[in-house]
Amino acid sequence: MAEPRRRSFTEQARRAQLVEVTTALVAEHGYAGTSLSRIAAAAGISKAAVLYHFASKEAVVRAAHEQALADLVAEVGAAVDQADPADAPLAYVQTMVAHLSARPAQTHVIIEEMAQRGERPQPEGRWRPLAELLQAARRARGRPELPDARTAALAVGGAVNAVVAERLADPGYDTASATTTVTGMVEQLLDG
Amino acid sequence: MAEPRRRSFTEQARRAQLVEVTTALVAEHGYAGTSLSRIAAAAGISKAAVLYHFASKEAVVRAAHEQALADLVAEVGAAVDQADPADAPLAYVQTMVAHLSARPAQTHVIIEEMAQRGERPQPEGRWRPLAELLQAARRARGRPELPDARTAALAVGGAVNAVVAERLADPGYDTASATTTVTGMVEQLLDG
DNA sequence: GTCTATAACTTGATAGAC
DNA sequence: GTCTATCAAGTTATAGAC
Repeated sequence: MAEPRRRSFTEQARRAQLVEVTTALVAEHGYAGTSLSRIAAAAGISKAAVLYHFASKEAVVRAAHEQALADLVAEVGAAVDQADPADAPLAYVQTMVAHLSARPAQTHVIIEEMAQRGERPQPEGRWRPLAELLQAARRARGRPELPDARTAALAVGGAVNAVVAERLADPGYDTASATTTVTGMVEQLLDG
Repeated sequence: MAEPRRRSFTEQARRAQLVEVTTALVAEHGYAGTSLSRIAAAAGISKAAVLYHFASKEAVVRAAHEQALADLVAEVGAAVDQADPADAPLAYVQTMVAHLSARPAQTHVIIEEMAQRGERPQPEGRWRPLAELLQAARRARGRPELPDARTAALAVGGAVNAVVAERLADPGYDTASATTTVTGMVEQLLDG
C-alpha cells in the first residue's frame, strides 16, 4: 500500500533481476552476509545503480521477501479454497511442503526474515488462519472444536517447517512420504 | 575438544561475564547486530580486552552458544534418562518446553545459531535421538515401530520449536496448556 | 594482565558528472 | 536514467605502551 507507482518497462525488468539475485544471495549467505556490494556484483552493476532502483538495501531484501511470501500464499490459498473444508488442513500441509520444497532459495529468504522478526518480538498471530481451518474441519467432521486450536496450529505449522528445513539440509530426504506422515498426524488431530 | 586449557580464577570469571552479556546481546540484536564494541561496552571493558580473553568475536558467541546448548541437553538428558521408556518422549517435550521457556535469552542464541547453520547446509541428524526415543516407547507399549520415525521426530521437534518461539513472542502464551496439547499429540503418535 | 592507539577494511549511502 | 568517485561511520583485529 506504500507505492503503487508507475514504472517503466526496463525498470521493472531491472527490479525483477535484482529481486532474483538478492533471493539467491540471502539464501546462500543470509541477510547480514548479503551486502549491497554483493548484490551489485551479482547483478553486474554498481552499488549506486542498485540504490537507484531501490531506496536502500533493506528495501531490496524486503522486496525479495514479499515476493517469496506472495508466491506462497497464492498457491496455498488457492489449494485451500478449492478443497473440501473437512480436508482443508491436509491440503494446507501438502501444498505448503510441496511449494517450499520446490523453491529452496525463496524458502531461505522466508526463514531468514522470520529469524530477524524474532529479535524484535511483535505479537502477531500467524497461526490464526490455520487454527480456523482446523476448527472448521472439526465441525465439518461432526466433532467438537479443539480446546487449544492455537497450539494445535502452531504444532502443525512447526512440523511443516521442520520437514521443509530438513529437505533443505538433505535433498535426499523424501518429502512425499514425509507429507504422508505429517498428514496422518493431522488426521488424528481432526478425528481423535 | 580444541582447548581444555588451564585458566586462572579471574579469567574464568571474566569469560563467564562475557558469555553472559553476549548471550543477552545476541538475544536482543541477533548475531550480526552483536559487535565487539557492543560486547565490550556491555561488559564495561575495551574491545581489545575482550579479544584478550577470546581469540575472536566468533569465539565469544560460539562460547555463548555452546553454554546454552550444554545447559539444555544436561537438563533434558537427565529427565529423559530417569523417565519410563514408554513415556520418555513426553518427558522430552515437557522439559524441553519448560527449560527453553524459562531461558529466553539462551533460547534466542540457539535459534540464531540454527539460522546461521541453515545457510551453509550440513547433513546432520539432530532428529536421531528423539527418533530413537519414539521407537523405544512404541516397543515398550507393545506397538510396532513407526514407519517413518525420522519425520515423526522432526514433526515433534518442530512443534516444540514453534511453541517455544510463540512463547518468546508473546509472554502471555500459556505454555502449561500448550505442553498438554503437544504431549496429547505425541500420545496419539505412540498409541495410534 | 589490561589498556591506548591505530591499522586495514567493509559497510550503506550521496553528489554530481555524463 | 545510469554511472564514477567519494563519503562518513562502523567493523574486526593487532602492536605496543603501561
